[in-house]
Amino acid sequence: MDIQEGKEKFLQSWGALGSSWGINRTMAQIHALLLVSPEALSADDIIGELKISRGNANMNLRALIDWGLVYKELKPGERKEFFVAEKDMWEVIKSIITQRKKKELEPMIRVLDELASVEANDPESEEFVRVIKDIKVFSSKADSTLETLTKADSNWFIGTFMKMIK
Amino acid sequence: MDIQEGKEKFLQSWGALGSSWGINRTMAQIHALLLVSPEALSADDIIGELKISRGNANMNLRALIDWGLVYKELKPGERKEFFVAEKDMWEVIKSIITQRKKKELEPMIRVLDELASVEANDPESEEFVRVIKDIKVFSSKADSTLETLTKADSNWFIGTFMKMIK
DNA sequence: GCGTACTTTCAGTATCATTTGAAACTTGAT
DNA sequence: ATCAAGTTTCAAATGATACTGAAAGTACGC
Repeated sequence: MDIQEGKEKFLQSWGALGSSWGINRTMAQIHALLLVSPEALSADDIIGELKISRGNANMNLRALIDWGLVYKELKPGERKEFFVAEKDMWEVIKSIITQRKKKELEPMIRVLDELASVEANDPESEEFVRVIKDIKVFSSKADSTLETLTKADSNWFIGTFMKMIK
Repeated sequence: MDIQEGKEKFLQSWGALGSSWGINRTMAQIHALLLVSPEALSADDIIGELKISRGNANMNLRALIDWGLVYKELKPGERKEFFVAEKDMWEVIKSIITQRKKKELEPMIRVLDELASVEANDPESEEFVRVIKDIKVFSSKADSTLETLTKADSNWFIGTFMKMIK
């Protein structure tokens, strides 16, 4: 397979995967493009390769920077801004986990805490409280596990999981 | 807080969480409704509570059954079908992991395998191959970890993670 | 084998998310 | 202080996804 075809397939697939990960298609594709590029790219390079509008490129680049997946790079003597992707996969995964935890898990836990205060005085509310508590146990465990993960370094992670899966 | 208000908040939040988990709003809300209900519910009960159309209810119920999150229950003497949710949270999580792994991770790994065959003969393609291999290492590890998880029982899971997070 | 109570399907419609593109803004060199 | 290269914003257009409702399909009891 040649590099051109490979690159296209990769942009395509990474884009698709992104959509199911809270990262929209374009955002994921920009990230993919920067990931496989040995050089920093300018906004224009990205617009050209992905055939997207300037506004779209700009918004998604900013979002990627927010997420910590892309960095701005200023080349001396150049007025243009250039962009590079975070290439350490472990860092990429940590950033994504951090973002999603904040946007999804934490609000859920807050709601569950509130809901635990429903008084249980008939079959319906007893069931309700039981289910809520159950979910809360899991969510909290997930939360602390992820918290630990995102603070850990890659070797620790790999080591632990290797043991886990024997 | 009273049960009515609690229930509404829960349906609302579980629905929102679902959307970021590959489960659409309505599907997640039906699941939430069944989760907190001590009795099996009929399609009509669900339609009434969530104010959704018959078609919508039917399609999402079928999807939930596909995912293994809801079961049909036939009451003797009743013509109607009733539905109950899987209430064991660990089973719920396993079902979701299984589905998402199949829909997202596995196709990605197949693509990465193909892409590994790009020949590396210039800086661009060298970088490409390096990145692809890197992602593949992570994906495969994630895949086998999830595989192990979904085959494990809840105690094992909790034990391992408790150790992990010390 | 008919009627009825229920379930399923699907084309059209509504809703929501993403993208565009042009105008406004910023910045740094002269 | 002005100009031009570059960046950012945002209202409107487009595209994707989910929902409705009515019609078609099923199956159970008589």
